[in-house]
Amino acid sequence: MDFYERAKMICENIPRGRVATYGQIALLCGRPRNARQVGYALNKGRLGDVPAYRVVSGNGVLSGAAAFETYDMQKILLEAEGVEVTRTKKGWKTDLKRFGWRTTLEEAESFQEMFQKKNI
DNA sequence: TCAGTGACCAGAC
DNA sequence: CGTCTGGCCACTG
Repeated sequence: MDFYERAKMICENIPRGRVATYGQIALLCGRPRNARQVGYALNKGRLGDVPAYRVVSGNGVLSGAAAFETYDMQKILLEAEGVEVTRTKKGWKTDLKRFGWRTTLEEAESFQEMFQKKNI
């Protein structure tokens, strides 16, 4: 099971109404330094059909907005789930304190187990 | 083989 | 809040 298949599973498990960060996904994959690869994968559609709009950068910015059909598509999809999105100089932004996906240690371990079972 | 390129990130101010 | 810096690493031509 490689990095991208792991990332795909993580993405599929981001709860509705919450957002995850690239670094967080990389961490849950067991590769804390591969945040850039998560962004790369989403941009290239390498993870298939996953809720990519629930993934934002470490500071809460919707850094992938430009990759959607329209620039405000990601914002609209998130707001439809109850996630508040504000406008800043950098672009759209969410408050991770309130809408970030908090992963517990148990959850993280459970992912590792799942990966273990499915393969490496 | 190798330099260029990102939907990145944490730390320092 | 904001900007800058150095580090990161798979992928690509």
